[in-house]
Parts: sequence; C-alpha cells; structure tokens
Amino acid sequence: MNLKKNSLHDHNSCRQKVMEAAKAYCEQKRLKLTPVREAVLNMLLNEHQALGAYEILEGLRVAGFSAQPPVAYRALNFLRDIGFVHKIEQLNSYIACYHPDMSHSPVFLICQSCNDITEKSIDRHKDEFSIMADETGFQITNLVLEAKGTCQACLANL
Amino acid sequence: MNLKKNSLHDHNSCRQKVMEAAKAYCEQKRLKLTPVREAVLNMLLNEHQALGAYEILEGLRVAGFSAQPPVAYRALNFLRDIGFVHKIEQLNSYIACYHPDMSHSPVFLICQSCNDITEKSIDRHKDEFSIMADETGFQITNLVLEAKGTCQACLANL
DNA sequence: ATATGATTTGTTATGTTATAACATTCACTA
DNA sequence: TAGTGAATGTTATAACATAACAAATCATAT
Repeated sequence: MNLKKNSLHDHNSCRQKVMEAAKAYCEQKRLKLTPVREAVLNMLLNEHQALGAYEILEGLRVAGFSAQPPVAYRALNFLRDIGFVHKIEQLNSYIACYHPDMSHSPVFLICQSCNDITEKSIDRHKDEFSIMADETGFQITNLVLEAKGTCQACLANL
Repeated sequence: MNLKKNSLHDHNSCRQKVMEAAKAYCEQKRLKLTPVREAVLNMLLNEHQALGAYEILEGLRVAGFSAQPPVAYRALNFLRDIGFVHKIEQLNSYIACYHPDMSHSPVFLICQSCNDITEKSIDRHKDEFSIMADETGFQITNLVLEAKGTCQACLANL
C-alpha cells in the first residue's frame, strides 16, 4: 500500500474532512450523496490512490451493492461532476480529490515506479495553457494535465 | 471533414514534409518505416484529425493489410515512440504530429463542437508543470496536456 | 394522503479499446 | 546460407465503458 503518503499527513482526519466537505457540498447544492456514491468516495479516500472502475465495482460487490458496471460508472461520474473525484486519463482510473476547489485545475504527477499519484493544483486562468488558449480564442471547459515519471523517493532509491 | 484547417495552410505540402521527415528520422536512427507503419502515418496525415485505433485498422483492411488489432496498435506505438503520432487520452484516439520536436511538449486544444484538434507546443523545461515537478523532485518522462472546450470559430457561430 | 414527475438504482446486453501469447516471415550479417 | 533479431500474422481474451429500459425511491404540490 501507499505508506509514503500516509506518513506525510494524518490520513484519517484528511479523509474525514473531505467526506464532510462532500456532504456539505451536496446538501448546499441539494444533491444527494447516496449510499452507493458515499461508498465509492469512501473507497477512494481510503485507498488514497487511483482505482479502476472495476476495482471499485468489486468493492461495491463486497459491500453488498449491486455490482453491474453502470453502478460504478454512475457514482464515479456524479463524484467527478461535483469535483470530488478525478479521472487519470493515462491510467483509465479514478482518484479522490483532496482539495476540491473549482478555481484550480488539478495536475497529476504519476510515478511509474511506486504508482504513487500526487495531485497538485494550478491557478486557473493564470497558467500558460489557459493563456495560450485565450490567445487563440479557445474557451476551455476541461483541462487534463498529467505527468508520468519518477518521484523523488524512487529516484533516491535507484 | 476539416475544412477550417485545410484553408489555413497547404495541407498537401505539409503532409509530404512530415512524411519525409519521418523517413529521414528512421533512416538516421536505423529504424524501419515499414509499409504498415507508413500506411498508418499516411492515413493520419491525410485525415488531419484524430482517429481511433479501430478506424485505422479499417483503413489498413481496405488497403489490404492484415486487420487484427495488434497490427494497428503496433504501428501506432512505433509512431508514438518516434514522436510522429500522439495519443489524445481524453478521446482514446491518435493524431499525427506536425512538429515532431523532442524539446517541446505537445498541447492539444480539443473543440467539442467541430471536433477540430489544434496542436500547440510548449517549451519543455520552461513550462510551469516542469517547474512544479522540479520543485518536488519529480522527473517527468511524459507530459499529457489536453484542453477540451470550444474553438474561436465555433464560439463565433453560436 | 396521494398523484405525479423527476431522480436514482437495477439489470441485461453490448460496444469499444487494448494486450497477451505464440507462430511465422523477413532482413541482415557472420 | 545458417543464425539472429525484428516485424508481422493470428487467435484469443482482457479491460474499459455505455445504451436502453424497467423498477424503486423521493420531493412536493394539490
């Protein structure tokens, strides 16, 4: 499992905070964080890493939910819509967002050695891609910013 | 088809230049731009848009090549390795690169309205993602930078 | 309280994307 | 011209994702 990250912060409290934020957000927006949706978010927060849709589906099955693919994809898409889950396009997998702040675009650093994924944020509207897009009159609705490579810890162990 | 781009430049000469560049590159590196590989690159250059692997496979079938999936994927991966084709991760599709310059990272602006894809370049090592990665000691081997949205022409037609 | 409309969930089936594994052919060169 | 490594052919299957429709649940306005 991902010991490195766990050692860097209090994973439990971090997880709880995000879950509460999700509940508050849904309440405020009159959206429903139903049992399936909460279970999916919880699973992603627990793992603290990217999971494939079918891994999530297996988790749902174990937890007693219906385990047909649409169940997982619906929950994932709901959570993505509200910004608490992101898809890692290069891995076809999904990861919880620990700072669901709409004014920032997520940036992912994917370590090919330890499979750890670090989420960074860049200031929307100030980054050079947004600027580049502005220059050509392109209106961005979604940004995918992913870097694959080797993280510091793994570089040190080479 | 993609009239907008065709009107912006001499598509034919552009296509030929890239194909020649690919041939020169392979010759220099002692790599083989075999018939299948050339056919795939040619198809992508002709279309001047992103194609799915199975569309390419169908093109190969029509051209008389073997049309099992591995044939297309192998050719695509070869062309990606040498930098003449990129994968658009958000679309699971592949597009020819018109400025295969290793010191630049490709950036794609994907218009959801007209399906046009514009490739931009950013200076590797100077962009803020590389800088962000450097700060955390992350060594990037591959960058995926894709923006979905609406292009200028389509915005004007709303 | 209850009809009604909207949202969510269940379920079946299928579509789409990609790779594993191994056999065969080809091109080079020793 | 035999041996080697690269490329291709081929079969099968894995992995990812959605369409379509039925059933249940929920919200709320009368």
